[in-house]
Amino acid sequence: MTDLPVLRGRQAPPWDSVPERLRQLGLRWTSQRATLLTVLEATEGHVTRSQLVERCREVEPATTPSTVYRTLDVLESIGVISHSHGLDGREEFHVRPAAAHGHLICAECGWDEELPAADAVPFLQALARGHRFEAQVDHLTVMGRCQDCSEIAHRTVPAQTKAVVGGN
Amino acid sequence: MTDLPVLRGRQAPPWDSVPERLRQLGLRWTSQRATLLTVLEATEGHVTRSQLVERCREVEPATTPSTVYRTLDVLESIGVISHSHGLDGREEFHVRPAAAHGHLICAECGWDEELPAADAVPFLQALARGHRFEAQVDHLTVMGRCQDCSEIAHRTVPAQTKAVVGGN
DNA sequence: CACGCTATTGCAACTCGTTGCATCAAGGAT
DNA sequence: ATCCTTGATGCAACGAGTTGCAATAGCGTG
Repeated sequence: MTDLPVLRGRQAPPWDSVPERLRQLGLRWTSQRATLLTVLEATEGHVTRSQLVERCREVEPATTPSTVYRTLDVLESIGVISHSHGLDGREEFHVRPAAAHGHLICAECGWDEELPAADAVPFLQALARGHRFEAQVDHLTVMGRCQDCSEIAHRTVPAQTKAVVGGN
Repeated sequence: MTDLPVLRGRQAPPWDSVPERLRQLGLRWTSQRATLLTVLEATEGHVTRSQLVERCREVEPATTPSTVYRTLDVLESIGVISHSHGLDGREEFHVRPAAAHGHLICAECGWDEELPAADAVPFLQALARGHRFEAQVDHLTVMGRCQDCSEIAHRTVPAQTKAVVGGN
């Protein structure tokens, strides 16, 4: 499982090399970026952009949203972080390196379960062969219904009616 | 391929039965909803909420965004339309019945290819067995890189650098 | 160490989508 | 045909995220 195209682009990104890597690319290391890096280092799991803005403000109240957003893009492009999409489609960032994984999200209760890369690789490889499409495990989000919500749905009224009553 | 859990909830939704179906559920049929239905009937492929608001305004200039948004939720809950997520995570609706399908989206050029349900079913069934997670083909969006972008990337500079230069 | 190029920042304006609430009206009951 | 319940509407305020632009400040160069 070492050099699958499915895992393309992954690399070990030591935190402390970020300033140098930016400079090597002609980019710059600023105090605002240092703040964000500090916040990211302390982050577990997944966070949205706005959550990161909040946390940056705790460290540096003068933090501006647009700066954070733009820096996130830069950090993602150099592989320090990556994002997937949550239930509402909103971007959720996680810090690398973490084990490559996708997400199973319950469309009803929002439960987010990590999907080990191994469980998705056969499918993604099939896509590579059949559709010549190089998919990224990290970016894979599958919407559906978790076990609990399934049981509830099967036990009570048909899903259609339930969805209407509860969904609006 | 008739009664897979993966295809759960699908049904043939005749356009003209929508008013009755709403009423049966204790919901109401209004002129605003009729406008939206008209627009949807004329829609091919995928549309975002805001695009639908625009088109409704062409028919009925007094159309209000929030009404359209809320009606879309209702129509989705009764199975008339369904949505997946585009490149930016934004919801994209499509009209049912259409062949159940997922989406392959190129994260670089935005190309959106339909993924036939058959290609995803083995994977989704594996999720049902291994994770007790009932996934929906219609809601499956796989991010990755299309053939063209792959070739370009392999032919030129490493993706990392390219992403930085072009990405901001 | 001062200079200059240009990446980055901060601001303001904007788009998209969501939500709370007072008001309106669909449609079943009488 | 009228009444009444309550679902639907429209508005206004809000939150998240994006973008253009003038001002600022990294950092490589001389």
